Amino acid sequence: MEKSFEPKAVEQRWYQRWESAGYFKHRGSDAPAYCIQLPPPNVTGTLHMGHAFQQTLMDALVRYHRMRGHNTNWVVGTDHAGIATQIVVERQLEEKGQSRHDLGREKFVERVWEWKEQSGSTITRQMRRLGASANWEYADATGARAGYFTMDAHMSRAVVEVFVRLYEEGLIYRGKRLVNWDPVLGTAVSDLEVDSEETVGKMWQIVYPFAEGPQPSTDKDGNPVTLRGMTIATTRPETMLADGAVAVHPEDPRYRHLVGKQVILPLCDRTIPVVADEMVERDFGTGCVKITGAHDFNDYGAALRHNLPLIVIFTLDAKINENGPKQFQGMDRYAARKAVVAQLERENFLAGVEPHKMMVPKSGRTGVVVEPMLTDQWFVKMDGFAKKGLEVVASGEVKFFPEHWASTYNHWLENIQDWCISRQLWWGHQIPAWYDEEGKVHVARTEEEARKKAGGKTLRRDPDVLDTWFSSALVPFSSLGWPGEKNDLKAFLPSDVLVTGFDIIFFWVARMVFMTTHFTGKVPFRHVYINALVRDAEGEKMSKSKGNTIDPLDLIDGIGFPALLEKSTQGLMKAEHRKKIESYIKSHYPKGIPAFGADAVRFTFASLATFARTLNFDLNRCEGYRNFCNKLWNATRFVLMNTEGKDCGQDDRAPATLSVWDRWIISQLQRTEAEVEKGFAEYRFDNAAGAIYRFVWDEYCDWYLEVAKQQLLDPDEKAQRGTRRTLVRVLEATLRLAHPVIPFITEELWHAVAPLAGKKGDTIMLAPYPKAQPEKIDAAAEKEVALAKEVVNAGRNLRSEMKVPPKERTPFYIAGKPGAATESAVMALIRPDPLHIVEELPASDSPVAIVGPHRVMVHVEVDAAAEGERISKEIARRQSEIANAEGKLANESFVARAPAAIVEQERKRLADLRLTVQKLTEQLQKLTGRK
RNA sequence: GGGCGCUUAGCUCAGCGGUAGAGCGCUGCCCUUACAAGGCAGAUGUCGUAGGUUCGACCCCUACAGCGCCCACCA
Repeated sequence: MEKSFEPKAVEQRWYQRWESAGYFKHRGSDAPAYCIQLPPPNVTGTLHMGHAFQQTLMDALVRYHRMRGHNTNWVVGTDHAGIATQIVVERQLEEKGQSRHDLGREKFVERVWEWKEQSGSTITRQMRRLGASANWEYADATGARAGYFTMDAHMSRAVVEVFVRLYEEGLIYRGKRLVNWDPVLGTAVSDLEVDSEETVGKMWQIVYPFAEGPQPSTDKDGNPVTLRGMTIATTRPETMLADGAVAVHPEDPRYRHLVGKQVILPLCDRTIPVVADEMVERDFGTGCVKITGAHDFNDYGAALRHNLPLIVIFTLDAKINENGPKQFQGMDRYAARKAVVAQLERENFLAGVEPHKMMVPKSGRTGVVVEPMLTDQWFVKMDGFAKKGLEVVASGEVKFFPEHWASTYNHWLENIQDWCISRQLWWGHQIPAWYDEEGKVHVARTEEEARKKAGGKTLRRDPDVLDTWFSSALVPFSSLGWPGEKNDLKAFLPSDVLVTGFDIIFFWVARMVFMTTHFTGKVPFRHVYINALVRDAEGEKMSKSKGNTIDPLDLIDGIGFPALLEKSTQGLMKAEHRKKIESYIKSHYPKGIPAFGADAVRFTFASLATFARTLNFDLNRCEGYRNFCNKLWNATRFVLMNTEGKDCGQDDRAPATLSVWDRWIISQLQRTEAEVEKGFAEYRFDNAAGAIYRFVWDEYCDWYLEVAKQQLLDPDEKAQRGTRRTLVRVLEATLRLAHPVIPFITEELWHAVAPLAGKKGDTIMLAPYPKAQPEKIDAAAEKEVALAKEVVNAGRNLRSEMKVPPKERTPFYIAGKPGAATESAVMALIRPDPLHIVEELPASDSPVAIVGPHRVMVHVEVDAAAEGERISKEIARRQSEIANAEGKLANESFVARAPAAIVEQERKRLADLRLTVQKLTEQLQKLTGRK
């Protein structure tokens, strides 16, 4: 065995074997099912820290349940990611000076498929490096061993089926509505794909003169004034060209008598009415607002309420169209704004302008300002679906972990608008709708079916594709074979838990819930675990432009400084980021990143998976957990050295006796197993990992192995056999216990350890998971070991305080009839030379510690005065605690009202403290008495 | 404007109505025959502020402050 753990070789050895042996597949047995749906990553994407984190948790859960005998099915797949993928390919074309229009739709889509074939395996390959025990061949229609692809034939069939059924049920409709429009991409985007960004813009005040001349009114304070016109406030003056009215609050004393009058729309040769609407805030701006129904969401509603015309003045790429005055036609929206303001000023319509902080809606994909655009789109009606989505969470059929995310989910569904599902793109599921010559729509599963419906008329297919999230929403059932009635739908729906980020609660989680319940009558999953957002060690959001992203593969394999720098700065959009990135890399990774191995990375993720909403990934933690793997490796090495080729007590007929320490470590193992089970059940991966860590390092290695060394010197063959048996059995169980989190190292070690513990199997993956056996919890052994540890600690402390060199021959004395557990621990861990077990400590100035019933003395030459001072300090420290306890017990209401057990505990504590002080005092008297 | 979360050791974070915890870092001593990727010992906190409830509050309640996130039609 190598002297230290070398992850690379171990990882390479095992993953391939697991996959080719078919261990990842579900078993189609009667065993209870356990299913997890992977949030399908973009097919052409690469693995980032967020993926690695989620997948570690999913894999740990799947491995855990597989070992517990469940019929596990980790359903994986990749997403076609409509807009994202189309943009990537368009950029590739751009580099060659081409656009998608040069190619035409058919050729362009072919190009995207090529790109998908070329880069589509990257992310699944990366997942494998992490150890993901995913069911790669499940729902795989193309033999790519990457699970499903949302655009493959089967998944597409489900999409068409759902669309047609929803249309027939009246839940999908087509209509001209105001939607968020990305003028660069030339497509509608959903509300969710729009991010508001705070910007300081300007607010202009513009006078719209009354058609019949100046009108009397009052100012804010009620003083009479004469108004030349209505002065409106706007941040988008160019849209005035499409105004349909001016609105005021119906009860505004300044304006209410003017409602119904006509005002002249400057720059345009027409008049518009003054209307009253409650949406107007009297105190904001001038209390008077223009209504531009076709270019603003608020105004759209107002225009409908007041029956105003919807005038469109923008082309789809946001230029002034033929509805605008000649001089502005063809101008881009920003150019038009300047021109409009300039002309207003020239013609004396501008009443003022001031800076104004506002939220500007920007397209999540291109970053350009979104333009509300009146276009024909397809929508899913949300009211019924939203209600259903709320119900299943309210009833507890679907539970969120951490629980508070349910309120985010609820809040969104309570305020939801109909979902715009059409996109004016080429890459995606084309909408199954055809139009005849009269423009009548026929929704059907195939063109043939549509033709029948149309009575043989010539048909033209709707060119639009569906929002990517439409197909994603169907994954919980489409991946299991729907609309077919495979058994898998019965077995694996609902899945057990969805592990995902909070950022897609709306995009995905909620939509899966209503789609799945609608079509299958079942919820898609019982639990939703919302994982933390991965940030860098300082808590900063990871971003390419800061250079603080980490490639999970670099953590596994390691990367040198030059390669890291090169990779972090290549393909930069903006050159000015280069310097920042360089300095970040230099200060944070002066030597690059060492190879931690997949197990260490996974253990780190698990340990950091608290219920907090962010996770700061710290390389130091990762290093610590790599050390943990090495610790486990070396502990195994030690055990093997002492057990291989020896009798490990597997034959029950051979007599073996278990010492207190043997029984103690077995007892601790049960407690650890219970803790790990609880951790997994509560999705507290940090607690599960922490329990394993502490058991292996703090108990098994730091105490048990050390004592075992002593026990192995026992001349009694039965005792030796018992120790060896305990060493291998506990270790073997520990490896199984840790396997879900650190699969590679545990598999490697298990094959060496298992035979010694009488276990057989081709893989630890399918070995049964350890289950706590409460009958093996040994309270007496735990109590005895606790005392033994205290004695050892006291002895070590004395020796350290007295600065006794570790190798110096140092006699120790213990008085008070120590048990065998204490004696062997002291021998193993303090190595006294010699150890005297006595009735009474010898008369000496040597330092003494009091541990429960024991007095421990390290026999060294020491100044009596110094020792006296040391003991006095010990006494003083305890006396303040005594005062504290006495105070409490003297408080009548404490004794009367606190639970009896607490009071009793306090009394016992006080008694123990007093006894210790008494013994220390005696010791002090001995010292001073002889002076 | 609404909602949510966070504030505990130098750093990153657990925690619980009953004597303040972990990892990393730090200090000192050890290359002891599994492991220096290690061992042993040690230092470090008015648990954001102010009130309240309670025999007792880091924990529960109220207010405030700071930080962060999400949602939102003040043009």
